[in-house]
Amino acid sequence: MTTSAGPRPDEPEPAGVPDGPGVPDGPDGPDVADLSAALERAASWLRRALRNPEWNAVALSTLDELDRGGPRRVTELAVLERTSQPGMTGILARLAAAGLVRRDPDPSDGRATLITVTPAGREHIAARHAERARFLADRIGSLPDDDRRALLGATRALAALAAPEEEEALS
Amino acid sequence: MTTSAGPRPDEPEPAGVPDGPGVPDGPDGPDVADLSAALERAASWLRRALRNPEWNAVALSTLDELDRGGPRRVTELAVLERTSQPGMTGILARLAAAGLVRRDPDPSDGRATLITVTPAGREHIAARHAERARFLADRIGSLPDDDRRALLGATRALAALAAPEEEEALS
DNA sequence: CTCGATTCCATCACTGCTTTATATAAGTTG
DNA sequence: CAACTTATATAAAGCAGTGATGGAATCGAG
Repeated sequence: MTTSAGPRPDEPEPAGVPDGPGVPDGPDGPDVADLSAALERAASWLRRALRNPEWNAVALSTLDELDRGGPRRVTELAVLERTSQPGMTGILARLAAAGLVRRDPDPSDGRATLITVTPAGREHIAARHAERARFLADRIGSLPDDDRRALLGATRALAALAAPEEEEALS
Repeated sequence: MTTSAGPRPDEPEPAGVPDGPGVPDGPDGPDVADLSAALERAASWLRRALRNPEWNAVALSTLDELDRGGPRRVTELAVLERTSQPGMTGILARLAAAGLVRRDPDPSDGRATLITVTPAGREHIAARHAERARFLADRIGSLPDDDRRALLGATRALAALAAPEEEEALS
């Protein structure tokens, strides 16, 4: 697909935006608002770059969560993923139909269902992570060394953003 | 909302995962695979924590792009957001109906429509960014100083992930 | 200048997913 | 034991995305 980008009306350069990725440095370096915008852009980039026609973000995140946290109930997963219970029921039905998760009765509560990731599910996750890592490695390869180092240095902190909130959602 | 988390079957602790956010350090610190996983989790967290019932991710990202890059055509935006043209037509119709964007004929091509963000759209964006920044500030406030510093230090690099790819999508 | 090819995007038909509402079974509590 | 709560499947409705299609505008070769 080619697109003919027509001439656009002149837009004045937004004040205070230097050349570069568009993150202005405040008096003491980037502040939280800058970080927030940057995270948002990075997340948006991830969403676009690695769109998966088969499984949407919630399904994949659910699979990841099961892989990481072990078997969970339908309602737990709905809470974790901030989606409705019937919606989660649907997602899990699809994942189960694809052989990526297993549905077992919960031995401690006759009403409940335990969802467990299958070996095929684990393989799917691993393959996806590997693909993503390759893609990111390639992308990072074209960044300056400083940026690469800063990203790698923030790895733990990025993961930490999500960690306690995942616990809160269960209480 | 309370959820009764039933007892789960014992899951063996995955080998090599220390206490903490779950990011193992390799021989030379986190590698790209770790970073990839951490980015994925952070993005997933952002999606869940700040879900917006009114505007989905593509709509908001489109609005941001218009704010940042100036007026664009429907097809350009569809390419940028990796979505179909009729889908983007729908998104823009909704955004226009809400007064957040304006649709004008492109003076240089009678077939084309130029989409411009409105003042109300800019306000909406600003409010959303402010909310996100507040939320992130609160979240970061409970992280160790090291993590906070690492995140702020990676601000520029996070934004840089998205930057050239946005340019490529237009060629 | 003409006309075929291409571009731009609205519209349509269809599909799939999410939500709220509801029903049924299992579990809890006084 | 009855009333209430919990767990989740199911149904109905709504919404948004996709591929296909078609009309209008533009481009470029002859």
